[in-house]
Parts: sequence; C-alpha cells; structure tokens
Amino acid sequence: MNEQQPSLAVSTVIFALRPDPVTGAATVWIPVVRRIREPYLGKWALPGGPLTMNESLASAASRTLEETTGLAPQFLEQLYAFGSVDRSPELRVVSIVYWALVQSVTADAVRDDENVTWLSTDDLPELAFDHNLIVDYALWRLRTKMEYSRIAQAFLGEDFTLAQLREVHEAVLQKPLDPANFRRMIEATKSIVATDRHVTGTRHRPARLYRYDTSLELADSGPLATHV
Amino acid sequence: MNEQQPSLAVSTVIFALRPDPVTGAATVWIPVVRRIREPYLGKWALPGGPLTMNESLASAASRTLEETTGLAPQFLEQLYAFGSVDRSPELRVVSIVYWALVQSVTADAVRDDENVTWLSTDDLPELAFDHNLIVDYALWRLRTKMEYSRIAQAFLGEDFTLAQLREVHEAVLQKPLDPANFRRMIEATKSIVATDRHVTGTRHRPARLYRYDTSLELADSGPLATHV
DNA sequence: ACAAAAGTGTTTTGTTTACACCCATGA
DNA sequence: TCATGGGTGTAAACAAAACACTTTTGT
Repeated sequence: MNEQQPSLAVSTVIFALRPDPVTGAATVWIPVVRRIREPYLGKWALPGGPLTMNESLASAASRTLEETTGLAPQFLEQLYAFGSVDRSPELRVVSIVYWALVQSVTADAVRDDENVTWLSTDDLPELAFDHNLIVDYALWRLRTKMEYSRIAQAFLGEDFTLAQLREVHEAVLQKPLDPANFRRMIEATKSIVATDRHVTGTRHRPARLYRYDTSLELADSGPLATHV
Repeated sequence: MNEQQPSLAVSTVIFALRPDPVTGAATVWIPVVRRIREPYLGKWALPGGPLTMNESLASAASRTLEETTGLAPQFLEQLYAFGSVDRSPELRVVSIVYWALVQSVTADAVRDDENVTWLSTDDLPELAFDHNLIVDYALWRLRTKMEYSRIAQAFLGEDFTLAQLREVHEAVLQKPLDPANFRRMIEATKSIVATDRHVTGTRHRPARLYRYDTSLELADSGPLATHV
C-alpha cells in the first residue's frame, strides 16, 4: 500500500573536551567512526545507524553512541533532521541527528583504533555525507546554548572548581572570561552548590569544590522537558 | 536486506493571528484538518502527510501546507522530530514537524468547511495523536523566538505600523508592552525601514508605515541559514 | 617572602523599565 | 477644543564589564 519511502537513520554528534596536542589548552573534540562500505568508504563519519521499530529516537541515539564509543552521555538533545534528497548518493536517507556532551574522563576511556578516533573540531578533515555541515550546526548550537543554559556542567564530573567550569566556557566560546565576573554570573544562576571541600596540592590558594544542583534541568526545553 | 522501518511523515503547525470572537483582540490560531480514517477518525489533526522520495523535508511541509489550506508561509522552520514508539496505535510513525507563520490576510482566505477549520490556541480541544503536545511545543518556540528574533514581521503584510507590530508581540506573548519602549526596542534592531507614507482615516495622529528590511533574515539559524 | 591563582569590592558603562509629556488628526 | 493614539524625553533601576585589591596556599 505504501509508496517507497526514504530510510531513517539516527546519528549523534558527541562533544568532549580534550587538551590540544600542541598548546595543551582544552578544546572541543568529537568521536568519529570509519565508513566500512560505500558510499564514502574509508572516510570518517558520525556514529549512528538505522532506526529500529521498537526504540524511540533518543534511545536509538544513546544506543548507537554506546555501541560505537562505549560512552554514556551527560546530556543528550535532538539537534535537527537532515533530509535533502541528494545528501547520500543512490539511497535516500533522512537522518535525525542528536548531540551529546560527555565528561572528559569518560571520553579518555575510548580507545582510538583503526575504526574509531577523536578529531578536534578546530581542524576537521572532510567527513562523509553532509556531516561537516552537521558538525558545524551542532557547534553553533553548543556555543549559543552555552550562553543561556547550564550545559557546561555536563562536561565535568560531580565536583569541580569554578576555574574548571570557566575553562569549559572558555574552550567552547574560544575567548577568555574574567574570573571575577564569571563567578558572579554563575552564582546568579543558582545552578551550583558549594561543598565544604577544597582541592589540595596546588601551589596557590586552594579552590572550593562545587557540584551542580541536580534538582534543576541542564536546559529548558519547554513542554518537552520530561520526555524521552 | 533492510529490516522493517518506521514510516516517515511531515506535519506543520501553522500560526496566524485572528481576532478573538468574543473580545476582538488578536490571538493565535492554527488550521487543522479532520481525520478521515482510523486511528482518531473524526478528530482534528495537524496538516501533513507522508514524505515522498523526491522532495526535501521543507518542501514536503510546504506542499502539504498548500494542499490542505492553500496557504504559502512567510516563515517556515523545522520544529522537532517526534518518534515515540507509541505515538500512533498499530503503526510506527516518525513525524518531522515544521512550524510556519502566515499573514492574517491570507489566512482569512482559507474557507472553513467540514474538513478544515481554524482553532484558537487559547482553547484547543483534544487533537489526534500527540498533536496537543506538538502544538504546545510550537507555541513555546514561537514565544521564545519572538523575544530574540524578527519573526513577528511574518504575520504582517508589506507595510505596517509600529502599533500593528506591537499588537503581534502582545498577542503572542500575551502581555501588554509599553509603546514607547517597544518602538525603541524595534528601532535598535534596525530590522525595519521607515517609509514616507502614513495611514489615514484614524481619529488621531496618523501612524507612519514601515516595512521590513528584506536584506536581513527573519531569524538566525546559524550554519543552516541558506539551506532549503 | 614570593608567586600564583582564589576570591572580594568598587567604579564605570550600558541596557531596560516606568512614566511624563508633546504632536497631529477626526469629530 | 477635546479625545485618542502616535511619537519623544528623561530619570530611575538594573545588569554587565573592567579592574584594583585582598586572601591563602606551596615553595
């Protein structure tokens, strides 16, 4: 009864912060997987796969993310559905793309091998399909969303110092931030709670450790807030 | 070779401003179509239809929008992809939903009949599928986006007064705005240009007519700006 | 004591809000 | 000339940015 339909895939842009190999400064990286068939055989591509009948879109994103990188995201949100007719040669594929943030510690657990690697978003090669456009758009969303939400915390562990949180913002926004004003800005959002512990072993005044207030959402997604 | 896949549909939430039948104040309305088959037979639903092989997502949204209402939108943007496994009984359907703004004048051209009607978003009945959630989310996007972009102009014709533009904002945000501050706020965005003409026939000082600067986009969609 | 980053205080600048007041028209 | 909304001016309140300065640690 149905005409032939485009096939449906789910992909995910996964962001983590890692040190720049040259400068050592924190920068934004993504994991990619190698194409093991045509088209774009051998090229790097975003992790993803076809959508199966019994899983929701977000579940599919989580699953393919876990399968290819072993990671579980701190933050996962739908990015956009890409459906140009010519985005894949031969086949017609509509990709529903999610974007995710993972902690740098867990990101380090992902072993680079022949078929999976991390790439710096500062210096991306040509990816398969329209994945360069997708990553550009995901980066744009990451940067705009960082300015009005609390997603930066998804890059960090349970406890963190304000300097670490500021480093996240600086890495994503690619500009230095005044420590004093940053502190007040974050305190004004009331999104973090101070612990009574401090980091030790630095050769200067020890910084207080904070943790995020888990009773608050990382981002306001309106009526979709409690959805899967 | 492929497993069975969810089917793909495109739907659109179309907003227009129309006078409230009681108060006469401008309010937000959407057109809906009647379900002519199960499931949800007889219920109102968002205009939409299956995605065909040779059209992009936005084209499909425009097409179904035109087919069901005869309208052409001033503004069209992707809203979200809805894909819960249980959002349609029996069938598994993933809906990529767009939202659109149309001018009130063109909206009036749509004849209500047995199978198409306009509903006030202030007082929606129970719609088919998860369409109430979809409309809620579209309304949320409309309201948040109106505060930081120039989409309000898509509700109006070529020429308009600042009072008309303010009326759009007030209808969407559902709160009164100071005319003096509103004027300065709009002028600061530089998104409109003054004409040398004024409205006549009012029993007070005639208001200047403005038009929007067509060299600017209505909204910043980042790297997706020039896409179809 | 000194270097270095944590953390506080203060001044300046800019933006938003509230509201008083003048202007131009129809009746 | 009066009522009505169009349009301008201005001061208060608030928020953001810039930067001097004090605190607390390791060496």
